[in-house]
Amino acid sequence: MTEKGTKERLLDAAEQLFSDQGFSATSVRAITQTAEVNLAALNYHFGSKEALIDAVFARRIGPLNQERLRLLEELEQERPDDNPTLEELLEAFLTPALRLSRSGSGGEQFMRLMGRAHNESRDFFRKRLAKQFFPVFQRFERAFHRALPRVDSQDLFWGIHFVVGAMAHTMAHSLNMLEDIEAMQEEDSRLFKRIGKAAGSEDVDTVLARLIRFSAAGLRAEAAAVKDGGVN
Amino acid sequence: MTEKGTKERLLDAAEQLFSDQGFSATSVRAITQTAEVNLAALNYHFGSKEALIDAVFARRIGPLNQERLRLLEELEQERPDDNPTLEELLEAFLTPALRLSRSGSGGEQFMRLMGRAHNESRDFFRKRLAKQFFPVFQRFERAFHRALPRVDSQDLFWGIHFVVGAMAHTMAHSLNMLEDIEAMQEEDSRLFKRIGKAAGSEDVDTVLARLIRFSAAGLRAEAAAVKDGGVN
DNA sequence: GTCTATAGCATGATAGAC
DNA sequence: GTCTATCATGCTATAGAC
Repeated sequence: MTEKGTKERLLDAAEQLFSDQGFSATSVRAITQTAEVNLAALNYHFGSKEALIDAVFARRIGPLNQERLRLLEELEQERPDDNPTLEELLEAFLTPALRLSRSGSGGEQFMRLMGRAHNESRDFFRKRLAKQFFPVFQRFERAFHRALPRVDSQDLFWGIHFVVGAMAHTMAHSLNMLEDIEAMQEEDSRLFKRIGKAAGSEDVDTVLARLIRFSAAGLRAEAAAVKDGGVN
Repeated sequence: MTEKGTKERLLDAAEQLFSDQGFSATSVRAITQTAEVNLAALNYHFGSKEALIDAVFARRIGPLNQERLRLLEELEQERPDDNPTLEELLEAFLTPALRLSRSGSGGEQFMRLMGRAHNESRDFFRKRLAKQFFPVFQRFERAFHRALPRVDSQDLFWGIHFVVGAMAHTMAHSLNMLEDIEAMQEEDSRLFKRIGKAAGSEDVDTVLARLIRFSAAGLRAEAAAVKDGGVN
């Protein structure tokens, strides 16, 4: 591999700046300067800032979806006779997202960007992302249903919603958690800082194990509530 | 109550636009036009756009913190002899946030804004918000510790992290969930649309009950994992 | 306190030479 | 494909009349 091409340099720079500052706060000038390419190159290669935003997501979401589906299919083919466990399904769903931080250059940036994007309110982004994730989401939803056969569809819907929230929050913050804690200065929070520092230093797989355990218990509780007489 | 003053009109307009478009995408012109006040009024009353952003948060976060602490102290004073249950603590923590949607005009907007703010990556906002929430967070952390006496501090830290993520995601999306589902057009997702519609139509208290149940189970699972030999 | 007008600058996009 | 130069517009903030 020689040097990166202009297009890739632009995508990398945009990814980094978007995850630090957001989309509208990031100017095309800042992107081209960071990428060390000419201002006009952005419009030449992508047509517009908006199209560049799309390209930034497209580059990563495709592989993410594929990896999630690959892990799911692997589970289903390994033991065709019985269903994957809840924990196995959560692992297939959550691992590719949290491991984005390891997916080579810029992966960490994109993980943060992705975490924020999940909580994006603007119609424009929300609808675009929903469209990208929907098929995979639906596929997993059916698998979860088989792993929790007595769960009510509505309960499962909300349960997955909570899982995605916990995942997105973790993706958005797991990297800057440490620096935030370091920056604290309150006198009476030395214990808290010590705990937070230890928690923020855990590696991806440890946090992943925590998130899987937390989510599985939460989903089972939602599922169990039905049998006890429903949610109301 | 006669008509709202200029300052309040500006705060309301800013809250609405920020929650729809984000901070940098919202211009002071758009704010003053929506508020139907003069362009210069914003700088006269708040000094700058940035100071207005602070004011938007300050107006709501104070009461939110107070309400959380009030509910917590109520629990502790009602039965001074034994600790509140995990569910009671979660209720005290989560209710004021999710009920923002009912806190009069603009409350729904602010709830969305708040949900997004929790996942904000920009240093500027992240540090400001962390500072605002930290004392209350720490107070609840100690209370959770008493409700889960054998839990490891680090486990609890991550557990609360996941709870906050699920909460923020719910705050950011509970309002536009229905409209998103309506907008779907895939042919083969009629069942999904039906489920999503039913889930999205649930009222705040039903969702709150779900979130409390989910979170309590998740936290207990994190706590139990220690007794079984730790997380690694 | 409220308004108009505008300064001073950054923005996204493009035309046209090379 | 890459560059410079520039357009048209939008931005935050402020000066100064009322």
